[in-house]
Amino acid sequence: MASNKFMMIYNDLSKKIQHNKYQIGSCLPSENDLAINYGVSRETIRKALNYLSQNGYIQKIRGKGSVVLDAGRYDFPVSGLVSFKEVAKRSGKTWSTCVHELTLIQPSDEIKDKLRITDKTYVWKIVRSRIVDGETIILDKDYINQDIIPTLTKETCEDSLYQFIEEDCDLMISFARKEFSVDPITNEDKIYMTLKNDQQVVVVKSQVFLDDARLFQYTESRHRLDKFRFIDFARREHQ
Amino acid sequence: MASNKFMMIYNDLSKKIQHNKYQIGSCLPSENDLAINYGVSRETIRKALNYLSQNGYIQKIRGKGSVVLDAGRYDFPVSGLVSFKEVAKRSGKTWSTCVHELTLIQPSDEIKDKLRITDKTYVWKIVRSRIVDGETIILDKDYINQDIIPTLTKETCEDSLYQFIEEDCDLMISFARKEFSVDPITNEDKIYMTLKNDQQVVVVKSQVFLDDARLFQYTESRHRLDKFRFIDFARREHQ
DNA sequence: GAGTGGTCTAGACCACCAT
DNA sequence: TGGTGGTCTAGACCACTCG
Repeated sequence: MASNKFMMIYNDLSKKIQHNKYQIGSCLPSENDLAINYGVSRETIRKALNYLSQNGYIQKIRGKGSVVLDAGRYDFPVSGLVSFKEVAKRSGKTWSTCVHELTLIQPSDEIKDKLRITDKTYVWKIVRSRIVDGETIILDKDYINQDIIPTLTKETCEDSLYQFIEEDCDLMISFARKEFSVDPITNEDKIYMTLKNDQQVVVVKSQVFLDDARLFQYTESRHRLDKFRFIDFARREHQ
Repeated sequence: MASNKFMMIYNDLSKKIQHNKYQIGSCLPSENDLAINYGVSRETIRKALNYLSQNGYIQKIRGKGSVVLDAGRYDFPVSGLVSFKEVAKRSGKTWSTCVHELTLIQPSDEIKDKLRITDKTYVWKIVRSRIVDGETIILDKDYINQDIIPTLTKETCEDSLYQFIEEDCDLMISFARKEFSVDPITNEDKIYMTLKNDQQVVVVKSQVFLDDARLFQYTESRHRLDKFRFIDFARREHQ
């Protein structure tokens, strides 16, 4: 799959950690040993280990070694940049997507601002609800730059937009800026979501970028309060 | 401050990006040019650039260059691992902390589990509310392993716990596992927080670790819905 | 074809931890 | 004192973009 040495080593070590081949709290073999075992230079091992460290698999301690953590196994990883389909498939629950709207619009000033377009670019507007175990707990409103994604179908929106973009359009989704807040419910929420007596929803606003730093998508993802969960691994910055 | 070359270069470049010395959307000088300008090897430049990339300052594009993003300037960075005092000082608002409880307890089974202690270790319990612009919008409940932090005073808890731990105890806070959810309010919330008609609060549960991978703190941070905000920069994992 | 970033190497020196 | 991770180097080759 991965053609890089350090990525293959990362994948190998992360799997071994997940499968408890290395005990939690114990140390990995030293960098020099790993370099010999994998037949690569120490710097290549270090790249793999740094990646493990960033993703919460290990903690490197100078003079001692790389301690295995148990933080690498998030059962519901909303952290990162993952499509609903990818999350849903892993969750083991029954889920589906209902497309309420798929139109090509002239965007409002707010959407223009969020998508950073000034001229007369058209924008795909998609409204979808996500049904998990019989309840509609998420309402997604997507706005997508039509210059970048020229065509879209209802079937694509029902399946996986990200899969379509990456596999069929041959584009690479790369990074996002996300903002979480809790906002009052709207009429749209009442219509499309299975709300209880809630007066608020968790709103995640994302600007999503491609490989080449082009902004192609702005999304408002509205989650029912009791179904929202987000797990994060954070490292402290010491300046 | 930083003694590493790559960290000094990272700090220099990030400041220049924040001060618009490099235009958003334009490219940084090439890695070879930067290596010559800073008088270091290219690999050292690449370490600094990778750090910039991780923190959302730039996007590297093969064959073209490193494009400057405008995602690096979060006005309210709850993302990461930052103490309340550090966030509050940057926000420019008036704020204070009120310590309601500081006791040494024998922990419940739940707290033992969260702090991963099995024997008869004592635990500091701290209950603090955070007042911002006259309203109590956050309630923090901290549990701290007394084996690691032997002494604590009310004054320390009112000022900055993290500053005390890092500067006076000479320990290094390193990483955390955080879990966000929205939970129903408790009696404690009603007593200590300035709630409106809210029936829920945002709860952030954190396990915080030191440099040497020791878990020293478990925290439940309860935020009023309308005052909670979290900004994240996420990169997509491609396997 | 010239320039860019991506990967990898072999070797060096350092700071830290254990014993 | 020997082993660990942390930093840095000089050089090599590759894949990609652009004119």
